[in-house]
Amino acid sequence: MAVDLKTVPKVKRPPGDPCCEPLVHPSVTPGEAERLAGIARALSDPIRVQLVDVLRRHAGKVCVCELTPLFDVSQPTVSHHLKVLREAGLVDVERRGLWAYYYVIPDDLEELTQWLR
Amino acid sequence: MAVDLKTVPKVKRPPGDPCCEPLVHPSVTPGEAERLAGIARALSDPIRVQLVDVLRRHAGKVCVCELTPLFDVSQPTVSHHLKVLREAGLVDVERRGLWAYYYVIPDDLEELTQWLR
DNA sequence: CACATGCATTGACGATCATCTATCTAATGT
DNA sequence: ACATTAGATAGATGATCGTCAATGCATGTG
Repeated sequence: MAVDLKTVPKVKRPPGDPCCEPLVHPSVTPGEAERLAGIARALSDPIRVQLVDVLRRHAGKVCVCELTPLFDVSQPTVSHHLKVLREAGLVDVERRGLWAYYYVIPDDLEELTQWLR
Repeated sequence: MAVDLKTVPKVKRPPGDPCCEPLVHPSVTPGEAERLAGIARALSDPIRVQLVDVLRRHAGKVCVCELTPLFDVSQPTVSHHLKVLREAGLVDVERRGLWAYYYVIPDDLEELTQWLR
């Protein structure tokens, strides 16, 4: 990828002066960046990506007992990843007797998508 | 968010049998999940989110000397975050004399967006 | 040449993370 | 009542992460 750089001439300045004034600023606030980073962090593990993938495809209604055997990790580890997703607000759970059914809350994923555009 | 669960009846089975067969499978391969998780991990820090935000808004051409003063962390820390983004393939750098100009490589962000849709 | 500058690298530190085994809780079946 | 089950929790361990001060490395300037 070639990038045109010739529009940014640099000149020597007196020693001690900063190299240049920041001409650019983030358009996301620090708070928004924190939120987006939090959503991304929840998706920063391949197991969690696949969990969200499965849950999204099925619009909820997925029992944990169907999720656990999909991965080569122990049941507590899957439970841990589901907890991370839950605490990030990406999924929620509805319990029915012995079983727990997880489903995606699309809002946060939407927020990340909007920023990525 | 209410989720309709009554379409998933569960019945008692003989002890020793697994609770249920997995009816659902990820549509992303483990390899794809690893890639997506890697992209998300690169975005899992608010400073990196803001760095990408600035670089994207300016379609490249941003000198490190303009990026460093935007954040309340040291210059080596900003350099570290830029390296993380570089190693994840989200940005690249072009050096001009003493200065380094960073720009976004949109492909990976696009890949994440496509999965999120 | 000697010196200053922009940026990267190193090494250290504490914090967080992913994973496991073991255990716990609540619900169900016999 | 007792055993069985689904799932969550606790605690431990090793790996990774974010940050900084110190240093290194090119590339400029006088």
